[in-house]
Amino acid sequence: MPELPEVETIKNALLLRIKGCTITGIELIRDKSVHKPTPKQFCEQLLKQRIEDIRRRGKYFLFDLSGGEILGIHLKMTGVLLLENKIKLQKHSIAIFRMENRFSLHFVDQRKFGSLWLVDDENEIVGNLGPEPLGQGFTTEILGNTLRRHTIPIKALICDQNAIAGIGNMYADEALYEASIHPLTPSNRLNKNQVTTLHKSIIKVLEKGIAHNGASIRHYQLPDGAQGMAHTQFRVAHRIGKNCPVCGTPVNRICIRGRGSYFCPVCQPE
DNA sequence: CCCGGAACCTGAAGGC
DNA sequence: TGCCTTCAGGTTCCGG
Repeated sequence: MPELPEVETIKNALLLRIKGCTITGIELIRDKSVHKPTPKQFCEQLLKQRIEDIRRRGKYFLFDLSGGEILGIHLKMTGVLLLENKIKLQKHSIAIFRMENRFSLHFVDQRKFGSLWLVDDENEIVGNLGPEPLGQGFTTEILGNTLRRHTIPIKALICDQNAIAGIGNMYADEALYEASIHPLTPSNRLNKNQVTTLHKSIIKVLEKGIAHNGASIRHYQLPDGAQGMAHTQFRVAHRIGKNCPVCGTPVNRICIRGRGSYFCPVCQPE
């Protein structure tokens, strides 16, 4: 379940190893994972292109290619990007991109939800995403304006990629805990102080996640196979029954829009 | 507008 | 041991 901090961490690791490299070979193992264009065109058009830059937008990777096109990758829940010296096909390999240097970029995805695109205009992939929470465009005012327009639970709203890009289940729970806001609170019922606090909390938990190289709750790993450490810093996410670090109350879990939501019933009152 | 559920998938975990 | 069910949760789509 890679979210913004995990994608950012992976992106930075990839930049160090394969920025400026030319793609010398592509093995597409699972055609269905390519959303655009056709699998054949995808492989043909990718070949011999140089990776000029790798960017992150929300939870998407955007590879800027020398031909002007953009390779998009989304890991969904179980996708992994590995940099390997030796190509070894795995049970859930999706694609392998061979680089001119000693590395190959190996896309593995146990549940096969992950996606690939090759497009001329990145808006075909990320055009509807909301602002980057760690960018200039994410202000308290913008957040407040978004919240005011909706009555849905705040937890659901901050997980909505079209409202804010990059936040998923884990960091949403952490941000709401940090801001002492109950996850079921209707978005338009947050007062001004709460909006200000939530804005700060979102930035804080995401930056903390990046500082600890992302959270390896389940499948997440860095391109060299290493684990992230951000989950060791979690205060409520995936900590059901454990004590709230502030008041000691056992962490509760409820289902909101089909997702497990962890919170402290005392520190985050309804 | 808001919600629930299905679909896309697999493996881990729990019940019996 | 083993079969069955449930759950995990990013995104999109569809129906009420």
